[in-house]
Amino acid sequence: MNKLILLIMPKSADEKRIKILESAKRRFAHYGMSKTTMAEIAKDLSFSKALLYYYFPDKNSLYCAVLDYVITEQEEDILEVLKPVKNTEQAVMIILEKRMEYIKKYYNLFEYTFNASKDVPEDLGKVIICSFEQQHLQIISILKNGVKCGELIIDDYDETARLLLFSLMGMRMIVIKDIKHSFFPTKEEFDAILEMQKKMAKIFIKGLSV
Amino acid sequence: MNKLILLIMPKSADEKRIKILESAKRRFAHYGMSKTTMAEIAKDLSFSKALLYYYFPDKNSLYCAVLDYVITEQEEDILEVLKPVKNTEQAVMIILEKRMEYIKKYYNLFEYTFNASKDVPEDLGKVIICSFEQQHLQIISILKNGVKCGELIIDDYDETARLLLFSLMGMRMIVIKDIKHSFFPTKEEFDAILEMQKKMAKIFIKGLSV
DNA sequence: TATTGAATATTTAAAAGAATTAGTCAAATA
DNA sequence: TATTTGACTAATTCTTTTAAATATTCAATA
Repeated sequence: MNKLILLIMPKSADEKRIKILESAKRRFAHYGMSKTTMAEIAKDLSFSKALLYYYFPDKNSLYCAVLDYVITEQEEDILEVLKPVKNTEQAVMIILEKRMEYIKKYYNLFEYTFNASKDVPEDLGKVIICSFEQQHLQIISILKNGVKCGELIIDDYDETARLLLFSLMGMRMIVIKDIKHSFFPTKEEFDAILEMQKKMAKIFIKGLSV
Repeated sequence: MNKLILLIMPKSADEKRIKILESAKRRFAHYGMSKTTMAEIAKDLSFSKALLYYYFPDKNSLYCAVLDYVITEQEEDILEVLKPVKNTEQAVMIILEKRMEYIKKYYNLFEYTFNASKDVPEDLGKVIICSFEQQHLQIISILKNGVKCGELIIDDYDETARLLLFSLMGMRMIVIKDIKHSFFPTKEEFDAILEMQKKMAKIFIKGLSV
């Protein structure tokens, strides 16, 4: 009886919202924000365009929701894979690898955020800052653990974590810029960046060691 | 007698070339590459526009020459002020301060290079790479000195220096991007970047210490 | 060889129009 | 009432055109 009802019942609103997110994610990840139209997303699902606007106020909100969705996925993934790790260096290495993995996987999705230097919409800014804060807290937590284990010695967690984050993120940017010609590094370029990040992080961590 | 000859004699070709460089430098530093016209530079000197083309094949070459001119000035400045310093950390601090000083002073001049992500002309690329190489060698030399003094322990100078350079340059970029809205950080923003660079460099150097 | 005025070639800027796409809404459905 | 849609409007992007600004060339000259 329950089964029958389930089959007859229309999908719940939440379910549809997620369907839209997934569909948009696929498009954004494949073609990027600006090369994806609302009409296409709707067509993929055999929804009407207007329905998208019933669930999301505008395209930008949808993009932000997708971004948030993917970032959450990534953070959960990292949290999971980080569980058994206690060593500071190893933890940072794993984070670097995971983040690079996601950047590769969702490059066209991230690209829009990445290159939106001017006039970042209010809510996109929030997602970015929130994500940054999350990464920041993550590093802080790792550093604290390192201190607790007697591995590291740190006076200002907040600042130290930010320094490491900026160095690593900046390194990605400078190398991407250095490689120049389009902001689409190839797989090999990403790997080179990752290698540098790892080495740099190792030295940084050693610089914090007792 | 010599004096008289000097007064009567026309300025040497080289002298005029430098006059053009100086004049272009002033304009580029003040208004940037694209907001400076060849006509303006010529007018400043009461030269004809065509004469500029006698000394420089085109505007881009002139820009590159000016950039090279300023970078050389900066390198000599750094070399001079670095003479009495032996301590690794102090040396890096001084370099950071000097470089930031020049970036501030010639911001509009550098800005064009900075933002020329696509289609960097052949010769501009050469100047950039050359400057990077110089900075790289500079860091290597400092690191070598640190090892010689028994301060540091390093296995791959080339790579280690590059890591430090990328981290520092990247940090500048990421913070500039973070601050966002126009690529013209204010004086305070530059100072904040410099502070981060210094702290980051200190940790990095400690990470290389014996 | 060094220098110029005048002519030409390129690049940028602005305007106008067409085409695409974002976003709205009253009506329909369930 | 909560969803859903087709048809409509508004905003944005893309092209094309034209004009203006600017870079670049060159024959002539000192």
